[in-house]
Amino acid sequence: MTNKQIKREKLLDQGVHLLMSQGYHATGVNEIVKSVQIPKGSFYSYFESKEAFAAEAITHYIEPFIQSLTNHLHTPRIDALTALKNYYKALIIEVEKSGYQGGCLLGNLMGEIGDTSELCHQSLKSAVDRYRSLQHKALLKGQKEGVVRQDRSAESMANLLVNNWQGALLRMKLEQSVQPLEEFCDTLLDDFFVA
Amino acid sequence: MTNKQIKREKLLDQGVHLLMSQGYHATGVNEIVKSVQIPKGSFYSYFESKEAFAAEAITHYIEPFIQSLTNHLHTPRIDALTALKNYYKALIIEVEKSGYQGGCLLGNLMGEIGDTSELCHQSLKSAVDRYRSLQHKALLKGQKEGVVRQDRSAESMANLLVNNWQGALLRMKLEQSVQPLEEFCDTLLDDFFVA
DNA sequence: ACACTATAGATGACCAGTCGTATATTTATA
DNA sequence: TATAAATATACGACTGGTCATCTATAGTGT
Repeated sequence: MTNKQIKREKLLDQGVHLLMSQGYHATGVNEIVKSVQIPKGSFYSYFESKEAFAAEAITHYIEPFIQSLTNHLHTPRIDALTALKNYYKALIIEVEKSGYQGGCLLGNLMGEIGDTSELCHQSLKSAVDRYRSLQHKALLKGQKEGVVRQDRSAESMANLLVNNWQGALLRMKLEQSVQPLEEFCDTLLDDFFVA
Repeated sequence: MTNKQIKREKLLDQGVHLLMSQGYHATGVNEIVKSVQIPKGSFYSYFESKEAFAAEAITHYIEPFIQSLTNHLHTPRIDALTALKNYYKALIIEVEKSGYQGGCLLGNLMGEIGDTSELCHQSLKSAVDRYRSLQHKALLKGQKEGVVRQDRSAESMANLLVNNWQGALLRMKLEQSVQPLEEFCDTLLDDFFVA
C-alpha cells in the first residue's frame, strides 16, 4: 500500500521533470516508467491514462512552489514584499542551476495542450488559481504593512506578477540567461510595487 | 514557379494555424498536407523537414503582427502610445473572434520545443527580437513625444509589454476570457506607461 | 486450490521521411 | 509542325519505428 504510493510519487516526480523539459506529446509513457524502473504494464494501475497522469503531475508540480512561498511569507520579522523578493531570488538561483531549461510546466502545458485536454485544462486552472491567490494575499499583506503601494489593487498587481513571470521565463529560455528574471524583480518588486 | 510559391504559402498559412492550435508534436505532416490538398510526398520538396517547416512557420506567423503594428505607428496625427493602444485593442478583438484558442505561436512553441529544436529556437529568437525592438522603438518615440513616462527606460518597458502579453494570453486560455488582455491594456498602456 | 495483482508482450494506429513509378514538360529529330 | 526521346517533377504506397492502451498470463499470498 504505502510502497505503491511511493512508486506513484516517483512516477509523478520524474513525470514532472520529463514533461517540463520535453513537453506532453514528446514524452512517452514508456520513457516515464523506464526512468523510475517501473514495469510498463503497471502504469495503468497507477493512473487512468496519460492524460490523467499529466493532470496529476500539474498539481504535483505546483505544490512545492506554494509551500516555499508560504514559508517565505511566514518567516518572522520579514515583511510581505521582502518575502516575495526572497522567494523569487531563491527561485532564480534554482532556475539558473537547471541551465535555463524547462521553464514552467504550467505555462508550457497551457500552451501545448490547454486547448485540447479538458482534464489538464481544469488542473492547470486550479493550480494557477491557487498560486495566484497566494501572491494576491501576499500583496494585500504588504499593503497593510505599508510596504506595497496602495493606489493599485493587489489583485491587478498579482496578475502582473504572474503574467510577467511566465513571459520572463519564456524569454529566459530564448536568451539562455536569467537576465529577464532579474529584470522582472527589479522592475516590479524593487520598483513598481514599492509604496 | 509562382504556382509553387502560392502552394508554399498555403502550407505555411495552414501550418501556422494547426501548429498554434495543436502544438508541434500533435500536428502531423500528413494533416498539414491534407488540409491544403497537397500530396504527402510533395511536402519535402517545399521544406527540408518538419522542423524546418516549423522554423519558417514562426517567421511567417510574426510578419503580419509586425506589419500591423508598423502601420499603426505610421498613422498620421496619432502619438506612439495611442498607436500601441489601438494596435492591442484591435488584436484583442481578433483574439476574441478565435474563441480564445491558440494564444501565441511563439510562446507555445518556445515552451514546447524551445529546448529541443535548435533550428526553431533560432527562428523564435529572431522573431521575438524583431517584434520586441519594434515596441521598443514605439516607446522611445512616445517618450520623445512626451506621452510616455521618461523615468523608466523604454527597453525595460518594452520587455514588460512583451512578457506581460505572453502571460496574459496564457491566462486568457485558462479563463476563456479576454479579461486578462484588457487588464493588460488598463494596467500598462493606460496607467503605468503614461507620462 | 483460489482470488488477486503485477506485468510482459501484443495490438492497431500513427509518426516522419523515402522511393519507385506515373505523369508532365522540355528537347531533339524529322 | 509533328513526333519521339529524354528529362524533370509529382505523388501515394511503403518503411521502420514509436505511440498509448489492452490483455492474457505469471506470480503471490492465503
